[in-house]
Amino acid sequence: MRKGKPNDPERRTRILRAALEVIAMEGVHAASYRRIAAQAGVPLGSTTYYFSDLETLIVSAFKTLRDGLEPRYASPLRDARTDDDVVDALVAATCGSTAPTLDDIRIYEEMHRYGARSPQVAGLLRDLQEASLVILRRSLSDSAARAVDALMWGWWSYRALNEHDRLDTGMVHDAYRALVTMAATERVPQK
Amino acid sequence: MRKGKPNDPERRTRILRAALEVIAMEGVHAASYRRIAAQAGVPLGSTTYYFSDLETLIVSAFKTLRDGLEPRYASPLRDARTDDDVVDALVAATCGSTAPTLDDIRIYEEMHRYGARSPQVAGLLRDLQEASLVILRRSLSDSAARAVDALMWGWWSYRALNEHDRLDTGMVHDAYRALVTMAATERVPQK
DNA sequence: ACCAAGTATGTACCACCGTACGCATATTCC
DNA sequence: GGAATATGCGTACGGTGGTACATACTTGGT
Repeated sequence: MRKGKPNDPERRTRILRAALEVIAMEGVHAASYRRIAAQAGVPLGSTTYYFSDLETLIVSAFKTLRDGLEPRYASPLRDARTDDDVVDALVAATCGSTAPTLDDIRIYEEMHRYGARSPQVAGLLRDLQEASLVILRRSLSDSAARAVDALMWGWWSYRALNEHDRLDTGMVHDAYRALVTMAATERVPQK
Repeated sequence: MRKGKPNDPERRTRILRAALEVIAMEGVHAASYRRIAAQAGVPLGSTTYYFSDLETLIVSAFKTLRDGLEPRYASPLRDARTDDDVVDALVAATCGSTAPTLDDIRIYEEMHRYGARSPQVAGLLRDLQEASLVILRRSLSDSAARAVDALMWGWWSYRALNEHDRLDTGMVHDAYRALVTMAATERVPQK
């Protein structure tokens, strides 16, 4: 009873990618079946076929974002060995080479906002945050990890608001350094 | 030529308040003329009369939020005399007595998102941020002020995502303390 | 060749949206 | 009391939204 293979196996993922593009460019409020279909270059019926309602489409799109985003800025942090490494990795993740693009930040913000009304997306966000905290706690106390996480998000938000201003690297560095040092002093001195 | 006094002088502000309520509860995407009118208990025509298009209604609503929000958490900071006072005021503004409600944070987040596509609202947000920085710079270096601002926003955002978890006051205190201390050490020692 | 079932699409609802506009009402000036 | 003007309201129009669904197409088994 194996009948009917997909004619276009890529279609589903293409639709999801298109959804993220629309969300990044015009926000979730613009992410309609029709708009996404146009973006993906597929007919309307195709989107409703793969995703029976719009909520599941959008949630699925956010999931793919999470899966793609996580490893990118996680691994430099995982590899950090000294406090200096940690600070450098954090700076890079905030405004350096491993930092998210403005588009990514925008999608992330839309996700936050959507999460305020969608328990599913709220769960996704908490997963993402928890994953980040797990990594940070390898090098920092729980308190410091939480503070660092909040600060990074604050700066990403700043970048989204002031598109053209580049964050001053020294400033970012000093702030993370202060939080990491705090974590070090409250840390039980190892033998 | 002063003819026709408003029959209901409160109406305009009532509509603005209703708009903020809708935005807080259901998001800007739900803030339609009709929905706002229903919330305010006035007919549709009444909203279109006072605000010729929806954009100006929403921007006006955000403006009233700004005007109401600013003094609340600004004055404790202005009165802070020592670094300890500053830290205490920041903690209070983050999760204490002067902190915004969850509804306020939600509206603020919606504002951020809306600002991504509305230059007017983006301007409002920058004003708000600049006002905050001006106050913070009375006690802190520019770098520290920016870091503190970002961190506070990060924690507000955290509160919005994890509604029931209360932020640990000690943790928040320590983080601000670390940033303020950093500012103190980089500060030119006064005679 | 034929059938069954999964895949893919076009069309058609119905609800809601912003906005336009004509009409009713209240207020002030003369 | 009227005229003028600001206030307040209801309806209607064009457009777009999610979703339902009947229809076609493609494929694999027989």
